[in-house]
Amino acid sequence: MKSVSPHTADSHLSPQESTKGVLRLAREQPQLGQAAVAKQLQQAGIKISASGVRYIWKKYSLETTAKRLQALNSDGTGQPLSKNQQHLLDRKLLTQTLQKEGMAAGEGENGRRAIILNSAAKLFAKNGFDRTSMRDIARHAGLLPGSVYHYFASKAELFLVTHQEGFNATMKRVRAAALEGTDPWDSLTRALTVHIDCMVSDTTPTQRLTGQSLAMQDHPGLREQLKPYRTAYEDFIRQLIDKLPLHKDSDRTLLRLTLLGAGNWVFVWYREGKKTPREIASGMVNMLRNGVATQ
Amino acid sequence: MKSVSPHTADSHLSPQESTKGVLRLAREQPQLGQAAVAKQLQQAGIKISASGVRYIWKKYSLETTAKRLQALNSDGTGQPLSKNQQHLLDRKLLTQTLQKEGMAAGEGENGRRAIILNSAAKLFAKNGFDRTSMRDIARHAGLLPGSVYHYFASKAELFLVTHQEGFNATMKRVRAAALEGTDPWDSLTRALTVHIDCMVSDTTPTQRLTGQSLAMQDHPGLREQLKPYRTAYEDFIRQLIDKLPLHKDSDRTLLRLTLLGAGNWVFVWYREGKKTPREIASGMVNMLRNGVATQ
DNA sequence: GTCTATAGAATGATAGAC
DNA sequence: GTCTATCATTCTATAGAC
Repeated sequence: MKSVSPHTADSHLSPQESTKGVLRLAREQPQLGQAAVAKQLQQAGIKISASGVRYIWKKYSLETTAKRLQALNSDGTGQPLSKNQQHLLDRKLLTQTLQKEGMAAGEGENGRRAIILNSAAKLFAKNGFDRTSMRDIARHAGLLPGSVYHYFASKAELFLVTHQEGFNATMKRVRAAALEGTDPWDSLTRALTVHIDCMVSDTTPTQRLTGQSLAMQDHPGLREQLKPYRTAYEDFIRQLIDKLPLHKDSDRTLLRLTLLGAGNWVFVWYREGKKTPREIASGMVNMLRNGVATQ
Repeated sequence: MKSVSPHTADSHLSPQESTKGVLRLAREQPQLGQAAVAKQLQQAGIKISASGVRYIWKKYSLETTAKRLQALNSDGTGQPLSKNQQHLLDRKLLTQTLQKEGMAAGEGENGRRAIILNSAAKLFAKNGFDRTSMRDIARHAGLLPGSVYHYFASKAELFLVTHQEGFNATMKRVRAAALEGTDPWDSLTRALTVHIDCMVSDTTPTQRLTGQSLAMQDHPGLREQLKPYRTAYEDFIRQLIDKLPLHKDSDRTLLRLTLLGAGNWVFVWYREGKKTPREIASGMVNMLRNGVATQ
C-alpha cells in the first residue's frame, strides 16, 4: 500500500491545509474511506475528523469512491488508473447501470444476484456453456471471479438457476397468451408467437437463453438436468394440440414435433426487421393447418 | 526402463537357453523388437541373432508386439500390464478393428487419417466441439495426443475437415435421392428422408456429425466457417421447393424454413424402432402440403 | 510415423484477509 | 460481501528422441 508522500509531514497547519489534504488523498488514494483519510491526515499533523472529510468531499462532489475515481479518470492530467482502481470504477458504474436497467424492467429484486444471473444468461446465450467462463460472467457483472461463488456454488448451478427463472417466466407468458385465444387454432398461434418472441426478441436475458437452450444438444449432463423443464413445456403444447378439432386418425404427435422443430429453428434464421414473430407463427400454423398447396 | 533380471547373467549356455531367454523377454519386455531382444540376450551371454529371435517368436505365435502383449494380458498369472503396455495393446487392436471396419464400409483409403477423422466425428457428434479434447480423439483412435498433430494442424482444422467430408457425402446422397423422385413433391420427400437418415441412422460418423451440426448455434467462430456448407445445402433445398407447383403468392421461404427446422429437429426426439426416417419425412411433407385439418 | 515430455495458457474452485 | 492469491486440473500445441 502506498503511504502519504513524505513532505506531508512538514506542511504548515493553516486552515486550508485540511481541504488540501483531503483533495490530495482523494487523488492519490481515492479508494480510502472517510475514516481512513481522517486517520492518515491526523498522522500527518492535520486536525480533521471523519465527518469533516465527508463535508469537504461533498463540497467538491467527491463523496463516493466511484465519484473520486471518475474525477481522477476524466481528469487526464494524472497517471492512468491502476488496474485495481480501474476495476473498482468499472464495477461501481456497472452496478449503477444494471440496477437501473433492472428497475426499468420491473425486476429490481435482490440486486447483485439478479445482475449475475442476467450477465450469465446473456453470455451463455451468446457463446454457450463451455465457452463462457466464470471469469467472463464475473467481469460482465462487475465482480472478481471469486465473488460469484458467494452467490452460486458452481458454474453448473448458475446455469441451471438461470434456466429455472427463464422457464418459469416463459411458461407464464406462453400460458397467458394461449388463454387469450378465441379458439384452439388461435390459442396455438398465440402461444407460438410468444414462444418465438422469447427466443429472438429483446426480452430478458434469461428468457432468451431459455428459448435457445431448447435446441441444446451437446453436453449430455446439463441437457439431462434441463429435461424436466423441457418436458413440462412440451406437455403444455401437447395439451394445446389435443384441443384442435382434427380427424381422429390425424397424427397429432408429428404435428407437435413439426411445430416445435420449426418454431425452435427460428432463432437460427430470424432477422430483425423482417417478419415479426406474430407473422412467422401464424404463417406456420396456417400452413400446417390448411396446407401450402391450397393457400 | 526395466533391465533384465540379474540372475540372467549366470545362466548356463545350453541349446534351450536361447528359447527360454526369448520367451522370458517376451513376457518381461514385450514391446522390444527383434533386434533389441537379440542384443540383450547377447549381452547376457546367449548367442542368438535377430532373425533367430523372430524364428522363435513365430514358433510360439508371438511375432508382433500386439500378440506378445495379448498373450501376457490373457495369461492372468503375471502382473497386470503397465499403463504404457496397456495403451500399446489397445492401440494395435483398435487399429486392426477399425481398419477392418473401414474396409467393410468400402472406404479403406488412407488408414490412420480416416480412423482419426471417424473418431473425431463420433466424439464431436456426441459431446460437441468444446467438450471433446484432442486427448479424447487420440485415445479413441488408438494414438497418443501428440501424434494426431501429424495429420491435422489444429483441433479446428480437424473439425472442419470432418465436416467437409460429411457435407460432401450427405449432399451427394440427398441429390441422388431427389433425382429419383417421380414429381417435385416426391423429390422433396425423398430428399428429406435421406436428410433425416443422415442425422439419426447408423451412417458414417462424419455424415451423422454433419446433420447435427446444422443445428449448432453456439461457438460463433466455427459456425461462421461452416456457413458455406450450410448455405450450399439450403440452396439445394430451395431449388427443390421452387419446383413445387404452388400458387404464385405462396410463401416458399417460410415453407423451406419450416421444413428445415422440423427436419433438423428430428434428431432431438428420434427413437430407434418407432417411425422410420421415410415415414417421418413423408408425414411432414404431406402435412405441409395438404394441411393436417384435411387429412 | 509415433511417442515422451513439456510449455504455456486458461479454467473451476477455494481459503482467508479485509 | 468482496477481493487477493493461488491450487489443481485440463487444455492445445510443440520440440525432439527414437
